Amino acid sequence: MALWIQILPGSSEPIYVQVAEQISKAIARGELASGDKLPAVRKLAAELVINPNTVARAYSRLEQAGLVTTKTGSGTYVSDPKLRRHDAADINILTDRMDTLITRGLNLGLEEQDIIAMFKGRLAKFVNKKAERRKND
Amino acid sequence: MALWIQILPGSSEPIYVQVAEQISKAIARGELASGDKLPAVRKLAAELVINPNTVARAYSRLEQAGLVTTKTGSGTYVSDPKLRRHDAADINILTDRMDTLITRGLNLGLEEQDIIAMFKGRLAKFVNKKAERRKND
DNA sequence: ACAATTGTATTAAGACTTTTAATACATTAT
DNA sequence: ATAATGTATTAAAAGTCTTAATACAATTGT
Repeated sequence: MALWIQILPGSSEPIYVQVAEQISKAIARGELASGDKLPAVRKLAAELVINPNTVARAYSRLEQAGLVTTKTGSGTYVSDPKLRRHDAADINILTDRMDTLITRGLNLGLEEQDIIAMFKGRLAKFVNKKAERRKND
Repeated sequence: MALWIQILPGSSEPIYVQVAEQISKAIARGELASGDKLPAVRKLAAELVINPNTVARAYSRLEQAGLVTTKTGSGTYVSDPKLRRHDAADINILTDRMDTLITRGLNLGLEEQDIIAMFKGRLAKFVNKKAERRKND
């Protein structure tokens, strides 16, 4: 299992956000499962040729989101999905982001059905990857 | 028709993004239709108690997205939806954002059906508002 | 016990972005 | 003409992002 994380130099997204986001996606796709260990802060920093502080910030962000738990001296591990909680605030943020996304789609001239079809298509890829992974375990 | 735009002081989003985003949503919902005139740069700046440059930057962003056209000396107007084009790059950005959104939802512990239902619900509100507006015209 | 590895914290500096401010200019409307 | 429009420029203040160089605390492996 090599390293999938790739930082885009031209992106307006801060590096620590890019790293956290890509790890989040790996978790959502099931490529990283509960208990899996993330690369050590210094090791990942060396591979990506960025500062260890930047990786630490990404990990801190993941921990705040409840996706990983860290044990100083041991490492950073993907947390148990069953323990992940969401409250009303989380849902509000999610629906706000949905509205932003829908705004973009409609203003690009896309039709309601097209947008839904696209969304379902993307979502299916996540779930399929998870199913494949369960099969191979 | 008073002013709907509200800037959140605590937000990490730049003010010019907040302004552009809210106008985009108004257009997507049909609250602003083709030909409608946006508030003058200086006027909106005065109402929001921000710098005119910041509003100008928001308008510039909307023009770059093809949502408005500006005529110096006259004003800024919502452009014709039929003229709005999208290319492959636009779709790529949209699907990337969808993936980010889906990642959030799944990692909050939401089920596939819940996420789709939420998304459809939000989208329906946009389309319904447009339908209502057509009725009242 | 010891050494290596882990995450964390601090301080500093440079680069970049955001916002305000103060003008000035060009075009359009009245 | 006069007023109102969008645009452009220059400057400064405040904040964010990233790197750098350390140092500390806790765990792991021997």
